[in-house]
Amino acid sequence: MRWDELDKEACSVARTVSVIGDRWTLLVLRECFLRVRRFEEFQTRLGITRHLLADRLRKLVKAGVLQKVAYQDRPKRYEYRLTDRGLDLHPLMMAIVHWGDTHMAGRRGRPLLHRHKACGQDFDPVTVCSQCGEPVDARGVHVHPGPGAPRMARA
Amino acid sequence: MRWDELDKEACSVARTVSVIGDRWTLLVLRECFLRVRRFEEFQTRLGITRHLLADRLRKLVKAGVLQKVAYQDRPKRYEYRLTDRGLDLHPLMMAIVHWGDTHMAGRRGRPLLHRHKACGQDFDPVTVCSQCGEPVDARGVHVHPGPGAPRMARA
DNA sequence: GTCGTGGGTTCCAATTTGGAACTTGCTTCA
DNA sequence: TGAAGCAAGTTCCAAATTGGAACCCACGAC
Repeated sequence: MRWDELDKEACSVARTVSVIGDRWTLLVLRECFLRVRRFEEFQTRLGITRHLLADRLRKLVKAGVLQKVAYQDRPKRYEYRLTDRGLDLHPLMMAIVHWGDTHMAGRRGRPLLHRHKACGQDFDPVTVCSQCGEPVDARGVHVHPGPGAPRMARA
Repeated sequence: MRWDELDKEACSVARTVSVIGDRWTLLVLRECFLRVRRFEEFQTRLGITRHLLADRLRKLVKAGVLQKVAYQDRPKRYEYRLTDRGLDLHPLMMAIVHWGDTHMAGRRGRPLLHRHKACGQDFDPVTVCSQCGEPVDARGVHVHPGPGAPRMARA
């Protein structure tokens, strides 16, 4: 299986991974959520090679996660902003950060804190069930085939 | 920056990405959550080369996400199971699946459904604030440096 | 003793990365 | 008028990683 076949799999994990399943892409997205928008700034902050950065930004734009917005003419200059589709990756980012905070934090504690503007407090993300509102964990979930399952449903 | 420097960054995203920020690793984990445990079964289901599979499983074991458990002697055979640390990746997996379901589903709909055993209904994961219990989205969160921030706090 | 099975390892070619220099359009400063 | 700077890329090449396929080993079954 190659990158370009991945998004054709009948699996939402595979399809999401085809967009974000890459080290640099995830780090670029981290910066996007920290309000970084310009090529040079991504490059300096991440230490990624310009070549790869251009490639990853291009792919994210093609995937509809970022959009190029001109912020000046003569010479034309663009910046990259999260689209609504990109903003929807927020729970995924929070889940990544939270796992890192929980399992990989150094002895000095977590590098960043997240404050919920609505209640004013620093918080952790909690995943709950959309139906009953109770927290969900791995053992409390049963997976079964949906309408888009391949004929030989996996699992 | 190279793979082996990534886990030293003072950033929970970078540190998590150093463990799971790889296409095959995420697909291996998908299978783990679908109760796949054995080398051959991973290999057949994923179409990954045996070489890479061995490498990714080794790395996941080293990261404490999976553990090797002997399921027979003579000849010794092992299977790979999620540890508690691995099970904690469940919200992350759910977030990946949910984004794919929302933004990448084919016209036939989502491939898999998730049933919450506690309430018996198919559900979507919702990310809420651990303090007030209300849903959280990108625009409602303010990020600020925590105790583990580098001296020049990023953002 | 030959076949099958599970869990790997080895080898090599093809692809992807990393690093550094070069390009393009336009502005500013001397 | 010319030199220098800036943002956003692109080009080139060496080094690392992947994909594909074959090979290995311990055992058990036929």
